[in-house]
Amino acid sequence: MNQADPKPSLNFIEAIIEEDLRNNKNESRIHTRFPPEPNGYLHIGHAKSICLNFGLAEKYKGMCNLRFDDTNPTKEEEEYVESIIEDISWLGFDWEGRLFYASDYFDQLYEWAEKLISDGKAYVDELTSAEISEQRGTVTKAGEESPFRDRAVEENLELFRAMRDGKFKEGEKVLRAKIDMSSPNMHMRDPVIYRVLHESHQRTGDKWCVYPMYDFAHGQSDYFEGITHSICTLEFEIHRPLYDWFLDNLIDTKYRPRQIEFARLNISYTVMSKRKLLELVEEGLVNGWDDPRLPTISGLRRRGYTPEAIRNFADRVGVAKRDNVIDVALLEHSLREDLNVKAPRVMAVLNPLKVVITNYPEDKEEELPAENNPEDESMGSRMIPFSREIYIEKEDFMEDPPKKFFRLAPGKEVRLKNAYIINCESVVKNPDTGEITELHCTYDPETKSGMPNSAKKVKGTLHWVSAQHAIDAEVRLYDRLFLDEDPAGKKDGSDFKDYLNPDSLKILNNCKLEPDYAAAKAGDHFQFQRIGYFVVDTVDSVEGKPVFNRTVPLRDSWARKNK
RNA sequence: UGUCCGAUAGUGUAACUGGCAACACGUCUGACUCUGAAUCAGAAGACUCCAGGUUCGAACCCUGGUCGGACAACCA
Repeated sequence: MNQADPKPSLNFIEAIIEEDLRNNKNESRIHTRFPPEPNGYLHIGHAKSICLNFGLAEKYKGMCNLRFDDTNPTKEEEEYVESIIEDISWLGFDWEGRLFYASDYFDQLYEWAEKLISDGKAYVDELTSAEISEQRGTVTKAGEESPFRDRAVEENLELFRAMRDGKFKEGEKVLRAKIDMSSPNMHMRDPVIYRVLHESHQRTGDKWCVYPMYDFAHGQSDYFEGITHSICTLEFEIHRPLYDWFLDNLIDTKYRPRQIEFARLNISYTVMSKRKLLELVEEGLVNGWDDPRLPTISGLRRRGYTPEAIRNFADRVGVAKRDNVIDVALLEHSLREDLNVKAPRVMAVLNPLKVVITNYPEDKEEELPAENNPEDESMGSRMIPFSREIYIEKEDFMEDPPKKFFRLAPGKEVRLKNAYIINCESVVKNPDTGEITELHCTYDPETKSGMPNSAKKVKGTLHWVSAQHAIDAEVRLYDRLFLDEDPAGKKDGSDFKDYLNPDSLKILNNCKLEPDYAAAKAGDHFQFQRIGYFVVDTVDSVEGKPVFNRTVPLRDSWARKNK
C-alpha cells in the first residue's frame, strides 16, 4: 500500500467537475444553484440537494445561488418562500445575496419566446389541452402534428402578443416549440412553452397573463445566472434533451450550463414527496408542516435534529444514480453522534415510581454534584438535590426479574447515579389493584459518589429525582410515523396512509425532572440519562413550563436483546 | 411493446479507470463503564444480476438477456 495520500474517492458529479476543470470548461468556473419551487416545505431530500449544491460550490471555490422556480402562480405562495429561506439558513448555507426568482427573467424569457417564433421554431396552437394530449401519441406510438403547426411567423407573433395582452382565455391558446412529433422522447413532441394564466403572480403582480413552463424557464435561468453545473434529480433526466435544445436554439456563446441528474434520497419508514407530505398535513394526520414526525426540515428542527447531524448524514448517504432507500438508522446515528458531544445530561423520570429511603433522615436534604457531559469536561457540573423520597423509573424495578436484569428488585441493590447505593427492602402495593405504589429501600451512607468507599461495584445504575424538589413536565414521545419500511412503495394498491403508526406520538404528563430545568429555553437540547435525547418544544413551551420532545432514544442493547 | 437510466454484503457508497472487492450504518461477540449510552477490540455477512466473449488478468471493456426505475400536466 502506498502511504501517499490515498486519492479521496469522488462521486460521479465531482468526477465530472474535475474533468471540466482539467479542460478549463467555462473558464474553470464552478457555479451551482438550488432551485426550489415555493409550493411546499423543504424536506430532508431537499437537504441532500442543498448540501450537494452548496457543498460542491464550497469544495471547488465556486458559488451557489438560491433561485425560486416560480413560474406557476396558481400553486406558489409567499409562506413557502419564507420557510424555504429559513430552512436553508438554518442548515448553515449562505447564498451570499444571490437570491433570485425565475420570475426575475420573465421579460427576457418572453423575448426569447418571440425569437423562437421569428426563427420559425415555435407556434401558437389553439387545440384544447385534451386534443393536444391526444395527438401527442404514446410512448410507443408517434404523435401527429397540430393543424396550426405551420402558421406564418407573422401570424404567430401577432397571436402570441395577443396572448400576452390578455386577448384570450386560459386554455384557449398556447405557445409550442416546433421540434419533433415523432420523437421517442415525449418531451420533444412540440412541448408547450407558454400558457395563458389570468392569475396574479406573487412577485410580478398583474404584469403578465402568460407564463413560461418549467422547461422553457429552467435552463435559460441557469444561463442568465452563469450556472455551470445544473444538478437535479433523476426524473428530469428525460428533460435534458429539451434543456439542451433550448440552449442550442437560443444562445451562441462558448459558456453553457450542463444538467446533471442524481438519485433522490429516500429513507425507510417515511415518505418523501411534497404531494404525500401535503396530504398528511391537509388531512390533519399530523399537526402541520413542522410536526416533529415529518421529515420536513422544519419538522426535524422541532424534533431536535441539528444542522450538523443533517449535513453529516447528507455526506454519508453519497451521490449516485441508482434508486436507494437509506436505513433511518443512519440518520439516527448521525444525530446521536452530534448530540452525544453537545447535549447536557439531565436526570428525568418519565414514568415515576416513588422510593422511600427509610434510613435517610426525614428532614435531611443534600446537594450532590453531577457532571453535565462526560464527553466534554468544559461543560462543567451542577448540583442536584437529594432527599428521603425520590422517584425512579417504573421499568427500572421488577418484582420477579430475569437473570440479567441489572436494576432494582426485592433484596437487590443498585447505584443511584451521582448519589448512593440503595437496597430494596420491601414493596408497597395498592391492596385493591395489586399495583406497585412505592418501594422501601435503605441506603449506605458510605457509598456516596466521590467518597473513598464509593468504589463498591454494583451491576446497575439508575437515574432518579428528588420527589419534593422535582418539577413536573410534559414529555412527548415521538416514534416513526409509519410501521412499514416502504409505505409508499406498495404495488398491492394500498395507500401509504394505511401504514401510519398509531403510536407515533405518546404524551406523558407526569414526568419528573431536576428542578433547574424549569428554566430550559425553547430549542435547548438535553440527554435524559439512560433514556434519550430531548429538545424543548419551540411551539408549546411556556415560560417556566417547558414541553420536551423526544428527539431520539439512546441505543438500548438491553431492549434489543429482549425483543 | 418505444426511448433513456440503473444493477457491488441486510442498507448505502467505494474500488487510483483492466490488477488481492473496501468504508460507513446495521447485526453479533468481548472489554470497559456511577448512562445496559459513549468508547475500545473483534466477528459474521458478496458466485460484484445472468450467460457468453476479449484479456495473462474483468465489478470495470464487448455482445445478448433478466430485473428495477423514469417518461404520454397548459406541474416543477
